Amino acid sequence: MNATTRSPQPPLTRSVEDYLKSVFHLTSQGGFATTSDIAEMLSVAPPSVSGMMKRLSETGLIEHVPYRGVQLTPQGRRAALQMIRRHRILESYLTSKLGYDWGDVHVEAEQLEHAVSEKLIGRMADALGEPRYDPHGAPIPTAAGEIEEAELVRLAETKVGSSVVLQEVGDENTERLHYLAEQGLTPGVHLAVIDRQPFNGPTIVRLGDGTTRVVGQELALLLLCRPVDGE
Amino acid sequence: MNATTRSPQPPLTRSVEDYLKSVFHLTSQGGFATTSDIAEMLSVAPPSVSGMMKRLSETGLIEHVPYRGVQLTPQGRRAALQMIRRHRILESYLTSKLGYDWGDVHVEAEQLEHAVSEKLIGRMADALGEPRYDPHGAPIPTAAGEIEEAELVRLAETKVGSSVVLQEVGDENTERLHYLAEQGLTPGVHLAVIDRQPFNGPTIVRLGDGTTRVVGQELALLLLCRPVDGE
DNA sequence: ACAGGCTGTTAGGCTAGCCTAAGTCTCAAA
DNA sequence: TTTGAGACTTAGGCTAGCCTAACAGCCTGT
Ligand SMILES: [Mn+2]
Ligand SMILES: [Mn+2]
Ligand SMILES: [Mn+2]
Ligand SMILES: [Mn+2]
Repeated sequence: MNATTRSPQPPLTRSVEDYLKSVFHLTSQGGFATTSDIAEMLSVAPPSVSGMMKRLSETGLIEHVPYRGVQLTPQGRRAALQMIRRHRILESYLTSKLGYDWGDVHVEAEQLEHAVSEKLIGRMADALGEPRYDPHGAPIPTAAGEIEEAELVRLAETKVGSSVVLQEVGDENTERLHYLAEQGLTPGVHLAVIDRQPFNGPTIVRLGDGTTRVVGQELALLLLCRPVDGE
Repeated sequence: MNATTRSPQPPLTRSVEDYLKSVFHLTSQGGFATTSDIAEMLSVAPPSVSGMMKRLSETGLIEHVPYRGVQLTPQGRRAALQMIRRHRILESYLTSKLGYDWGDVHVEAEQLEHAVSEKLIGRMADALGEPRYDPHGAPIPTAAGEIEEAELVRLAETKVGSSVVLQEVGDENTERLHYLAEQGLTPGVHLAVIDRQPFNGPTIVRLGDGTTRVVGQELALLLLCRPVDGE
């Protein structure tokens, strides 16, 4: 019986929950999450992160290699995925059932995710028909803690001439989401990549209705797409 | 420009919000809320209350008369009513829209009330048609901070032979609420008070369907009724 | 009028989480 | 191989919110 298996864990605090989510997101492509990346993502000073990492590794939620970074333990990953499920179910529910704009749900969910019970998340998921994606196209982990891992490519890195489906967009920036919605660049839309300007220039795409959009590189890096076969 | 009008208040913490609600409930019949009553209601030690009362009176949310008790200032009352509105709208929403049992909503709302935005409460209230009472019959303050103050009488103190309508029941105890629901003792039900046993004995009532219920004094003190005219 | 019991407050201490300032480590460039 | 910039940690300090132990005020019964 060591520390990681010692019986009933006290409930995680709001802060701890947010740290775990950050580490999950920062390590989703593999590797370590660094102190400064976590600090920036959570808007805290780096020493605050060092301190929290120390505590979290003592409770067995992360693995900390000093001066290298951190990774989630299986236990930490479970907790992170539960939070992400909560967040995305909440976003979906607010959008579908309470008329929220997809640009506004993130901020609200960021608070609510720490206050809702598993039961409530279950009821919401049920009312929605167990959605698989949130309003921004991000996959929703199952109650069992499984999450779909798709191989997506940024629009900025697609081959000119190829066809893709816009799958997922970042949900943190309200104005960006409003702009994307205006442009018709929402998850599920079919895009033909017709050109890309050199020197980190914009990508030009054609939508299903024949209209085109000029998507700057900064934005095009944040639009995750699924390539369409046979093109 | 004094302390109470000094510009943008920092948002209230979870603890502060719960203390304000307690003071509101404990002073709803007038008078002061005492340190020990607050301590018991919030399950904290009396010195914790003393400390918090000091801080809250410094920020102008309560008036503290040492060794006497506390009362809400207008500002504290506004904040308390806002929390009570949130709590009761949440209870109503969970019950009406997500299939929650009326015995379970209180615990969930107690957490959520600190995490929901005014906007979300507004959407929920809207989806419900601006309800005036929560599932336990308690009046819901308006967004403007008005609350209905009805003159209710405990069932235990009604006149034998009189007729009443059950208006409101306490929402804190899950088992009690389950029992009341089983007995058909829910807000809105019409009761004829047909007898009361002496020595703090039970009250016997007849429901609309002709069946009778024997309600022990402890319970009968918690059932708030509105007398029906002309009886 | 006052003693004792109860209630309330003060004193002092703890943890979680944050901060800034001051080291320490790493790694790449010279 | 050395060295310095930048990243990271350690040291020390702060607030909120809780606790227990000790002290103070209040009031009721005598
Ligand atoms: Mn959050
Ligand atoms: Mn999202
Ligand atoms: Mn609460
Ligand atoms: Mn209620």
